[in-house]
Amino acid sequence: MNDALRPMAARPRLYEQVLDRLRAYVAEGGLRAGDRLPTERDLAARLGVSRASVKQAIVVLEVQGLVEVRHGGGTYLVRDGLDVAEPVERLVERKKRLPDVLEAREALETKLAELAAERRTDENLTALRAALDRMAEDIGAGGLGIEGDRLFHAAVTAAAHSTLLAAFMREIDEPIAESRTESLRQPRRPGRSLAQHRAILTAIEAGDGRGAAAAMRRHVRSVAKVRLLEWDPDSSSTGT
Amino acid sequence: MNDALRPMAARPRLYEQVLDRLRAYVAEGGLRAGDRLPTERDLAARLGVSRASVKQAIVVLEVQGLVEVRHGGGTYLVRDGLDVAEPVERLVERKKRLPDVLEAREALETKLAELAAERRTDENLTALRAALDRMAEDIGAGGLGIEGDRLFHAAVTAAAHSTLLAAFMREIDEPIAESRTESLRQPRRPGRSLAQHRAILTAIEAGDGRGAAAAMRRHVRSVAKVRLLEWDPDSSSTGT
DNA sequence: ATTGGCTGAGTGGCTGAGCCAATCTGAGCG
DNA sequence: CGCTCAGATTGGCTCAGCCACTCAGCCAAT
Repeated sequence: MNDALRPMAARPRLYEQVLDRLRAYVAEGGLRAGDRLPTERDLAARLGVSRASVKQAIVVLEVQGLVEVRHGGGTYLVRDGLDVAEPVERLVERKKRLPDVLEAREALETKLAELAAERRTDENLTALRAALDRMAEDIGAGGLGIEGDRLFHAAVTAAAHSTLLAAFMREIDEPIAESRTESLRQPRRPGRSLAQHRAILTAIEAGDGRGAAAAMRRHVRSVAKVRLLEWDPDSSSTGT
Repeated sequence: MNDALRPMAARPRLYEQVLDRLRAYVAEGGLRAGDRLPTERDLAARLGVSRASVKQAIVVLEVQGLVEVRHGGGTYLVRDGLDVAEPVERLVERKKRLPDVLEAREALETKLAELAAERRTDENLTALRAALDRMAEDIGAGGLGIEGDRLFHAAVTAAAHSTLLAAFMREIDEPIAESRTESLRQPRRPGRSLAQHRAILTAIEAGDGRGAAAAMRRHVRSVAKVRLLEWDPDSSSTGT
């Protein structure tokens, strides 16, 4: 899909421009925690925009915890700058260049599988089996088993009962979903993937943490391999 | 500075109330990704506030990526709800109850060590050795080697050259630092920790990914064990 | 039947003036 | 010197209005 003709960058938003100016102003002026920003009226006048727009920008800084607004007292910096710690999300965006994501996935899911083997409840096992059944059924009908695959990994994550690891997984959820689709499109891949899932489930059922971890590692690595063979650094993904 | 009684709900902020109402509205109405919110004028009228306040709330939702505003077209949900995915940060806060953090640490650092063995540059090796020297020196002088320990793990993370995994590590940095201090206070612990670090470094120097991963896993697990023995679920940590 | 341009209603973007409420400042008083 | 209190400052919020963009529907040209 030749997407040569751009998504047409959308950012007229005035408050975003105000935000940029404010960040620049604070950076250049070397303002530090506790320093006071100019008043809203002053900013509005100097930037040549309405106070409402300045206010919108300040509200953004406020919810990001970068600034403290005191009614009648002024607006003060909470930290030294106005830059937000680069959100993992954006990193994920840039690093959709999959290799990084797959490394992270291996690190997280290997441990998740181990924990799942040690902590799974009966409901967890039911969910895992249901996911596999669904995948098998779909593949039997000529499908790729994508939804079952997704459900299985989600069930493993749930069975590990680790909110922190689960939170990390959520952060790379989207790129993983994409890689899943491409991977399962490979010839004979759905069947092999199903077999690997069965191995993981068997280890989890047996309460074999090491085995589950090893099985999951093999699975994730084979996905990565398949995916990387197809990887063309020039073509970005097609969809939304 | 006795600020014991200070919190006193500081939230007159109108736009925050609007935010709450919007979230409630979306939750109750079961609105889903792609659904459209009422118009700004409509919301302002129904909530009995000005359009400017509604706008401020919508700007917040926009920067949080929960909503897409189309000029002239309306405001649409990006996800199913309006609730911010619980920020990892807050999770870390609550989960300073360490076990979860240590699980995550094992998952991440094991992989980081493996990658470090495969990708380390000469500078990375220099940094790793310097960290170890510092730790040895400090311990030799009767210290705990805390700073050297920190530097070593930071150097491993750097040597892995994975921005995503590094970002995850940053998110659990603080609780790890705390656990490090407590761990190294155990009798004979600094010396053993140093030996474990040496084993990790040796594997990384040799380019032995599996070995480095294994050595790191042993190290992290021994830290976890030591830490958990000390764990008293009733006493929260002292500090900030 | 399809395509492309046009129009009008609806909706978000932004402004400017203005009032209210919290805070700060300083002059004046005890 | 310290306290008080009124006026100045500054943020909170509203109102009314105009502009820009979108979308649906209509119509002419193809």
